Amino acid sequence: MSVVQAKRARGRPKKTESEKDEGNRRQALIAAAGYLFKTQGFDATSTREIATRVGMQAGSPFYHFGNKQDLLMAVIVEGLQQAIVSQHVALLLAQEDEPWMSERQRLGVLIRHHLNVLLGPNSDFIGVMLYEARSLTQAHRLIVHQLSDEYEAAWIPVLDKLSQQDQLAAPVKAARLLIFGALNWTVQWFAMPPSASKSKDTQRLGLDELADAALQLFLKPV
Amino acid sequence: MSVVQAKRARGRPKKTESEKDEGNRRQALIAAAGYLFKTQGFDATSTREIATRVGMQAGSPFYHFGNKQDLLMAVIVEGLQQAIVSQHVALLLAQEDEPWMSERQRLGVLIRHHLNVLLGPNSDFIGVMLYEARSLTQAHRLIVHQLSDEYEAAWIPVLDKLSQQDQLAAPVKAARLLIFGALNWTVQWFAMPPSASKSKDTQRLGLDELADAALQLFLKPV
DNA sequence: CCTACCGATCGGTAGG
DNA sequence: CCTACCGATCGGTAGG
Repeated sequence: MSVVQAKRARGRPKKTESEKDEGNRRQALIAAAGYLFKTQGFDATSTREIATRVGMQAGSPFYHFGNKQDLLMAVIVEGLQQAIVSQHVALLLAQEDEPWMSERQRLGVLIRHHLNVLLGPNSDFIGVMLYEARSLTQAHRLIVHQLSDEYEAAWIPVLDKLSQQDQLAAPVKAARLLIFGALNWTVQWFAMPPSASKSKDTQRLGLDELADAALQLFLKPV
Repeated sequence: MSVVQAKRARGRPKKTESEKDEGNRRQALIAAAGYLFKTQGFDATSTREIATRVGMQAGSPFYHFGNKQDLLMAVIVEGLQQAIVSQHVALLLAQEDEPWMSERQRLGVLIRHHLNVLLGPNSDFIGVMLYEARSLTQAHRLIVHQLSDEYEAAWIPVLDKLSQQDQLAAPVKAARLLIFGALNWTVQWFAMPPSASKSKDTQRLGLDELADAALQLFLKPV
């Protein structure tokens, strides 16, 4: 068995195979599933299609995942964990540049980062979580909910302080839900530039402008 | 055949049957499909389930609709047409109460009405259009897009004037998309009260408050 | 609109 | 991870 694997993985540095490889294949399945679930939806994507996309046979994904829903869960958890980590990093980096940040600036960072999570590279996983979480079992949905809360936790104190400073023109909770909605919905209309040639520039610009517009729209003028 | 139908439809006033009945059955299918597509998604709902819900046999929906996607299309078009009409009515009624409305008030009416379309009674159809339009053919999607434009058309002049009056703190186009997003996303979190007993009051209140919060959040303070 | 039916596809499994 | 396979379900149709 391990001979067969070594044959296929030509030229790869020989490590303690069975482990590293399994991780790679698993990750490949998650990536392929993420892309297909995002583009076609969970129900409209067959496990065969996912398998083909990573060069496997029809039944092989079930060696890595118990069933199709576990694969969906893996995609969503992967996306949420990435988002939580990168959100922390974004806040820390901004803090370095601007040691005494205003709450307004902090919200700006959160919004800009969130748009990147939703629309930037590697945004398939979160897209799946936003629009396909319905297909999860209730137990899985609960876990997803907890991770989402963890992500949103960074926003609460910022919005609370902005509200205390009278920069928010609506009740905090409603404001938070409406703001998240406005941002999450961008997935529906903010088309990414099709090719990857000069896309890096136009993309960045678009996201920056959009983040500014959102910040200005939601907060009272300074 | 018509004897059998007359048997089932006990007590219905005898009209030129075949026509009125066909319309009824067709509408029943659209209503059932709307509910199931909204609750379970398009792909997760079988035509058999829809048929059972209106007391038909497995193959019978295809007497009224060529295929499953045509049924989806009918649901969405139904929802959009209702929304367009009721939006006109809402604006006219508000105009009667308040002959010289401000643009701010007009936006308030649009927001309040839109929330009712999204969350009020009979909101299944629009929910389906918001989250299942992806499953349409491209030709159908084009028509849906035109109808959506027709619905949004009422918003454009209002937002334009608010922008001219400097009541909007962001570029008009971005503002419009963000506002629609914030409202459309409410479908994801605004849970309707479960029972229908005293729900009418709490529901109205909730929607009114939410509409106010949205209006205040998006516009500069007066 | 029902009866009876079909081909295709799908998630998942046994056994290596 | 492949081969070979299965039961179930599904959209859709013919024929009345």
